Amino acid sequence: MPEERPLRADARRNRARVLAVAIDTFAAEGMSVPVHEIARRAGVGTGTVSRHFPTKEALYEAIVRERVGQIVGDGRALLEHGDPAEGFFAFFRLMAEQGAADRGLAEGLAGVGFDMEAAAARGGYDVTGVWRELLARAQRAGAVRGDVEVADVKALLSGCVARERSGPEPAARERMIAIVRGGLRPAAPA
Amino acid sequence: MPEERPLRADARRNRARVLAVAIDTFAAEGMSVPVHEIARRAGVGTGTVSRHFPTKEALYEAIVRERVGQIVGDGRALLEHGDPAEGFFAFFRLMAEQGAADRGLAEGLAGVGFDMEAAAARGGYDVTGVWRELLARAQRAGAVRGDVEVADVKALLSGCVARERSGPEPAARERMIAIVRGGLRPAAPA
DNA sequence: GAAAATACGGGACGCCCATCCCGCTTGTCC
DNA sequence: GGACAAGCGGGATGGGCGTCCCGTATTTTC
Repeated sequence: MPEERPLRADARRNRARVLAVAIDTFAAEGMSVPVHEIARRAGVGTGTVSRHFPTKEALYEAIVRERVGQIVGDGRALLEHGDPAEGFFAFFRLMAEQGAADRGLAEGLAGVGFDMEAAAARGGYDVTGVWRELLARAQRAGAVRGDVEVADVKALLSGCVARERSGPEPAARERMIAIVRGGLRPAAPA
Repeated sequence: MPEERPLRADARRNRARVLAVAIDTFAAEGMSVPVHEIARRAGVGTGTVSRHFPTKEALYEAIVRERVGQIVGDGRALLEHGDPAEGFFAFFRLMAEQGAADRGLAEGLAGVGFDMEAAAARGGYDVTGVWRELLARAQRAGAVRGDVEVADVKALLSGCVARERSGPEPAARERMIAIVRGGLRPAAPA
């Protein structure tokens, strides 16, 4: 393992600025913003961006680490929630909120552009794993239909996020979550 | 209105061939397939494609007319279905099936790439209108929550379609539809 | 069957974008 | 404060794609 020398002070500053600008920009306008534009807004040359992040995907991955790491942490914490159903749906709501506020994340959730899941995995964050545990726990508690799979939950989530593509609508979000919640409830025995 | 002379026989053949190839290709591989590739597979030059369809969007629009026109027709027919709820959910299932079988359509439903809705409208097909009537009818019959909007239904549909992004899974599709159906049911009075 | 109209093929063009490179500047260390 | 490494800017490069053009081929018309 090659030991890394510390970055020069200006390099560290620039790297941080680029990352911050990229987070804001991708959140506001999605992943299709050109790298040149990120550089321009950060007030650096394109070379500076690509030295710190050799490819656009590397930049995306750095963001995912920063952004999804937090979310996954929150999800793990919700595994300790007293009520398994509340924990599960709190995570669902959390993701829906984040997706509504962050267009880049919404695209990742919808599977457009880069593969968020894979980038998160490379960063050591297992989003699917959190979902699996949260879901299994809610199912064990009888709060969610037993035949539901993680992929189903993700698809429903992407539907909720899609609802707010053209702008945040908290009321619609709550309605969507309520619909999903109702649909996921185990069928009442006849 | 400039009166149109009939196309030359070979031109008519080529146009039809391009359209057929485009339908198949976009269905199998999505809208990001280059126009050159469509031309190659149809065995014509790129010029031939762009003469019949001046832009890629025009090609897309011609497909939408062919494809969505049929769907909208089916939807209108379902407005006559004896059971409003059955009509509504039959249309939902129909769209989900089509989306699972046609990647281009799935992208249109998800709002990726071209604007299907707008292309359909230019062609005289009002997809949203059909949804609105089907939904209103189901709501009047008390089969669907009264607070649900057409945009909600479309988002839920895009979620169902997203579930099968990586390949058709009829069982998952039925489960997704069941979840949506359950979630859309009016809350039972306490 | 010849002239005129129409359509064809596919290369050329222009645009956009990610990535790479190199002459110059700035920070670091002695 | 001077020398050297590290970093910077932004133009150059390369590839992909949609669209346009024009010399050639085919069909239509008389």
